[in-house]
Amino acid sequence: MSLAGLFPIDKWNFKTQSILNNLPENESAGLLPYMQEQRYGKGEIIFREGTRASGIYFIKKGKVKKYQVDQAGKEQIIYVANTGELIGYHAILAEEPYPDSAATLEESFIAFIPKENFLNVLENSTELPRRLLKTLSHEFTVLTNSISVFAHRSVRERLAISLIVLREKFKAETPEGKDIFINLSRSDLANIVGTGHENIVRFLSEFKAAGIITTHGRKICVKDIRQLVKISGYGNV
Amino acid sequence: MSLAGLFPIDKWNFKTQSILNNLPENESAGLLPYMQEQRYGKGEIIFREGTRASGIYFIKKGKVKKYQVDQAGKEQIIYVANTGELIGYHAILAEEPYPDSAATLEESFIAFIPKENFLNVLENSTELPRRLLKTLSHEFTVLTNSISVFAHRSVRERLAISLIVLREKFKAETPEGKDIFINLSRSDLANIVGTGHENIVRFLSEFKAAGIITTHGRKICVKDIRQLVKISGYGNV
DNA sequence: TAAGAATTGTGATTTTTTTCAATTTTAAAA
DNA sequence: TTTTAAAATTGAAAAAAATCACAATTCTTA
Repeated sequence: MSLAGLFPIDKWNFKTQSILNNLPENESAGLLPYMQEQRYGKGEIIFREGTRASGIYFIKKGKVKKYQVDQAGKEQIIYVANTGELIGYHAILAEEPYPDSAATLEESFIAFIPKENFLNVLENSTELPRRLLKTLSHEFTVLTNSISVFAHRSVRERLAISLIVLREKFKAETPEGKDIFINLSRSDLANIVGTGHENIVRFLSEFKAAGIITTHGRKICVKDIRQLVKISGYGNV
Repeated sequence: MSLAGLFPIDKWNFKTQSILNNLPENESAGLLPYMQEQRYGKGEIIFREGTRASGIYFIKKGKVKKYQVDQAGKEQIIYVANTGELIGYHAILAEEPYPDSAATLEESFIAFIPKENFLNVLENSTELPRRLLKTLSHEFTVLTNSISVFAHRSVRERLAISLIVLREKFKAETPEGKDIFINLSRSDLANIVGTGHENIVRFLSEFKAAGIITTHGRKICVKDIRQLVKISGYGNV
């Protein structure tokens, strides 16, 4: 079933189109030869908040958490980037250190593009800045939306929202017709929702008891998405 | 005294440089003649979330809250824009409806630039897209930072942070050496911090009793900013 | 000026969330 | 497979925050 009209999934995803795909040939020619693909094991750090940015990263396959760690050592996941998304460009465009850290949530294949090549193409491109402006502006919508949710919604609601959003992300790699499994540690889930892992477990138990989800080990399968939408607070508007 | 080294004030402000100031003459020539300045009374709405964007707004003088209202009717202020800042460009660049609403917090003078003129200059400019990319990327830092804070910090900490940030915003219009007064309704303050006005009042009383602030009617004067920084959680790292 | 409305402030109660302490289960390594 | 470590789960207590009810003050405006 589609979420269209039920849940504003677009307000939770950065990606509208792929930034690098189908660039005019003369522009992609400045990038493709310099892309160095690399395999990252699960949980590997790609870059660290506060460090100098040396390039951007294109996720060819995999999932990456973008997160900040506060002074108390608590991790907050800002966004989960999926296959096809570009990361690391904020630091370079803002001429600032990385505003957040990035680490893989599963085995991933990621291509690195050195800063110089990226900036060089950006200088001489008309399409790339346009796409970046569009993407960055849409990201504003997403982050703004997140702030409202963190400021006002309960943990239970936020978990429901997160499950809906994550389901979409894990949907991409699931064969048509098969069950979609959200495969994340409880801690990662807690750091997305912004609470402790104990609370996550509690509400997952509740959802399980209500028949909304099933769990298979750590993997979560959403069985009644309408119910989740309802809990999320978006359903009954 | 300076906040440098004590508190990351840059992580709370969008503005790094003015986007429109000192543009090359041939570029500003496409904007300035079309700018229509208008006076807004306190509390007037400039644009509404979800509506079609017809242009951008330049705050010549005044303060504007950017906010979202959730399905329960609760308002969350995402950002307070000050004199010299540009608003409304996200919607146009993302080709989406306004992601948030904007309303004045005090009497303001704001110039409107029609979408067509803005896009026209953007097409033919090299400097404007560069500045917008930089500003938007920096905004990512700011919003990302806000998310972490909303997700993990207590109301008391968030109020302390907000007072430090707001003090900087009200500083701009305060003559050198004079006391800086934060002049906001308790509700607006509550909607910045993300709580009810009762909680704001309670913590303000506490801060007052501790000699950290004084109040003069609704106006708040910060007397001991070091103490505020300490409460904010940034001081003792 | 007085009436009414809006804002500010206080107290008490309820709900939510966090934290602490264990136990069970699962995953990883020898 | 056994051992060990890590992750998931449950329960109870403490702390934080939201909510409700209402009083006091300030602001509007008739």
